[in-house]
Amino acid sequence: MKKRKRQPEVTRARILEVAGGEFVRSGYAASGLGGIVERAGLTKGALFHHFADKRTLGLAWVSELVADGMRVAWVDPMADLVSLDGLKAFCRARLTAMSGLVLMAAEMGGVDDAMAAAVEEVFELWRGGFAELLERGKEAGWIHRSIQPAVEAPFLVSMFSGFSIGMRLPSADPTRRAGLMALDAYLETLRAV
Amino acid sequence: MKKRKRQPEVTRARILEVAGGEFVRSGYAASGLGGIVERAGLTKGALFHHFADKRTLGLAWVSELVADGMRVAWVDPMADLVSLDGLKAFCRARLTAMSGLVLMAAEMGGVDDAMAAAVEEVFELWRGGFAELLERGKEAGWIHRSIQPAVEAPFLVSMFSGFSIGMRLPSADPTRRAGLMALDAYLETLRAV
DNA sequence: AATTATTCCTTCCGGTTGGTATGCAATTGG
DNA sequence: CCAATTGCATACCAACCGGAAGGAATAATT
Repeated sequence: MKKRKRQPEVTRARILEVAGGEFVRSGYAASGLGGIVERAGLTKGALFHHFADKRTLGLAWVSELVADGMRVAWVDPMADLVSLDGLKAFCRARLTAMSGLVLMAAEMGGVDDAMAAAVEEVFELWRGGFAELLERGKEAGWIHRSIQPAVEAPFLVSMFSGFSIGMRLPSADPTRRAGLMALDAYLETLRAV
Repeated sequence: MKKRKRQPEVTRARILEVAGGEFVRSGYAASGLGGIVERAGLTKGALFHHFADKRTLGLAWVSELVADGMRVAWVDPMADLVSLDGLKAFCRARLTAMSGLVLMAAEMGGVDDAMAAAVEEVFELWRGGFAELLERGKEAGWIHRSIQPAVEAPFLVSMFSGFSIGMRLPSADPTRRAGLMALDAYLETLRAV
C-alpha cells in the first residue's frame, strides 16, 4: 500500500478548499494568493498549474464547491421534508450555511460578469430547490394552495441571503432571536389551512 | 465675493463621496486609494491629510455618509407613511438604496471589528426606524395588533439586505418581479384585519 | 529502459498598493 | 504685517500583489 506522491486532484481540491476558506473569511479581493498557497502548504507554482489565474480559481470555487455545498446543505435535504414544522426547523439550522456565496454575490455584482453569472447559477439552484419543495408541499397538503412556488422561492432566497449577512455582524442576541421569531411567523403563513 | 482656494471640509466631503462610490461599486478591499484620489481630482497628500489611513476613511464613510443616507432614505421618510399601501410602495422604491451598506457588512463581518461595529450601528438605525414605524402603524390602526415591532423589524432589515444583494446579480427579470410580488404578499400579512 | 508528459516547486519580476517625507502656498491669529 | 498653522501637492518607498519562467521530480507510454 504505497502512498502516491503526486495526487493532482487532491492538490487541486486542497487549493480550492483553502482558497474558499479565505474567500469566506476575508472576501475575494482581500484574499491573497500567497496566503492561500501558504495555508495549503504549497507554492504558487502548484496553484498556477491547476488554475490559470485568480479569477479562474474563484470561478472554480463558486461553480464547484459552492454549488455542491448548495446541493448538500439545501437542495438535497429538502427532499426529506414532509411538514411545515420540519421546514421551519431545517431553515433555522441552515441559516448561515451560505454566507460565503452571499458574500461573493455582494462583491462580484458589478465587477466581474462571469463570476456574477456563476454566483447567479448557484442562487438559481437555491431558488429551484425551494420552488420544488413548495410544489411538493402543496401536493402533499401541508403548504397552502394559494402559494405560488415560483413567486415565493425568490423571496425565500433573498431572505436567507439577508440573514446570512446579518449573521456576520456583531448584532445583539435579542435582535438575532427576534429575527428568527419573525422568520418562523412568516413561514407559518405558508401553512395549509 | 472672493472664492476660497482651500476649503477643507469640502475637500474632505468630496473624498468621502468618491471613496464611497468606489466602495459601493467594487467593494472596500478592491478599491484603491490611488483610484479614489484620481477620481476626486486630488492627490494622496490631500487624502492622508484628512484621514489617517484606509480604515479610517472607510470608517468615516460608514458612520457619516452611510448613516446619514440611512436616515434620509429610510428613517426620516417613514415618518410620512400613514398606510400599509404607502409602506408597500415605499419599500418597493427603496429596495436597493442600501446596497453599499450591505456590501460593507458582508465584507467586514469577520475582518475588522471596529468597522463591523460601525456597520452594525447603521443596521440598528434601520431596525429602529422600522420598529418605530410599526409601532405608529399599530396605534394608527393600519398595522395588525398582533405584530411585535421589535420582532418584525430585524426580519424586515434582513429581507431588504437580501434583496439588495440579489439586485447586484444578473437575475432574470421574472425572478426579480416574483420576489417583489412575494414581498408585497408578506407586507400584506402586517395589515390590520 | 528510454522517452515523453504531467505535476509541482523555486525563483523571480513588473506593477500596484497603502503609506511617508517633505516642500510650499493659503489661511489664520496676533 | 508677520509668524504660525493648516491644506494640499510632489516625490518617493517598502511590501505585496498576481503572474511568468523554467527546472526537478514523478508518472505514463513506448
